Amino acid sequence: MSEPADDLDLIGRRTAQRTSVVGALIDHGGFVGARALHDALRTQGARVGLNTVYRTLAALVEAGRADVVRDRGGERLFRHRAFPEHQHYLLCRACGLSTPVDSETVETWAARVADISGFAEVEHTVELTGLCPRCRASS
Amino acid sequence: MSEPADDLDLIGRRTAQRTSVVGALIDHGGFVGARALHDALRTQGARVGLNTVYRTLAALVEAGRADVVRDRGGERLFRHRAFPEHQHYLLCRACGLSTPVDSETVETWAARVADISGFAEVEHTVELTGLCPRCRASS
DNA sequence: CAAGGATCGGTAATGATTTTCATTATTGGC
DNA sequence: GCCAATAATGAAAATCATTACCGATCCTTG
Repeated sequence: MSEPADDLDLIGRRTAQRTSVVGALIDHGGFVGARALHDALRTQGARVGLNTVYRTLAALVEAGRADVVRDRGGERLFRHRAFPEHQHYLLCRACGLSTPVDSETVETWAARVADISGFAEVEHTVELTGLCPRCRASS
Repeated sequence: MSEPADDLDLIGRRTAQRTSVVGALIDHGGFVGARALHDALRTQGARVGLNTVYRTLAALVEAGRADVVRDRGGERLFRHRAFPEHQHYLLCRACGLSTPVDSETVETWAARVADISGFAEVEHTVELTGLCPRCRASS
């Protein structure tokens, strides 16, 4: 498991605000929106501006320490990435629960498509959403 | 090949505005944003409001006659879907050129992940982007 | 301790999308 | 063809997430 310190070293100066943002992201465990994370930080007493939350999350993504998805409303949701590998998730639309899924098949497929397409710098986004067992039961 | 008429019948009343929006989407051939489509319509003399463009595109997506992706800025891009099958595309980040790709592998993978996950109503989004041969050459 | 640069945060700006609501157009029944 | 019921339209205003500004603040290094 990685420590917040590892992430902080990657994104510039170590400040109280960034420390709490990274900590909150790790504590949350799953995908969260910037706004929600900011609310959580404020609730627990941290004095951090929304702007700083956005900047810190963007820096983490840039450094490869966080994954991003878009929810249906277009909002970006962030999740701390403990391991350096590119990873895909299955995300519950109701409660936000996320679980990593086996990604090898898609990775291979994407690489092959890139190869035969003639396109350069091919990137891919894969998002799986559904209703987790608990949410399915309670609906 | 499908006719605009087929699409119009799926989304409610047949109006001059919807006809021109669907026509413009088909003519465009690839992925377009609502704003760009609206501009194109205005340029060619059609009197259509921007929100009618949005509503028509949303209705097409709802009816399964259009695909949607998000570009890097979060804007939604729409493409007319001539055939009823779910389809994935490889999209050029520079010029917007889009080409359908073989999707069977991902479809199968997504179905299997859904099966073993315990999640219900699993949906997936797969987006491939890159630089097409022409744009790669001119950069 | 001072200077320089990174960082912060409140606020205003941006940009896409949606809502509101009064007006207009389409459709099914006569 | 005519008419009322109702869906559709559009201009402007409202949302919502995200970003840009910019003056104040905090580290860090010398």
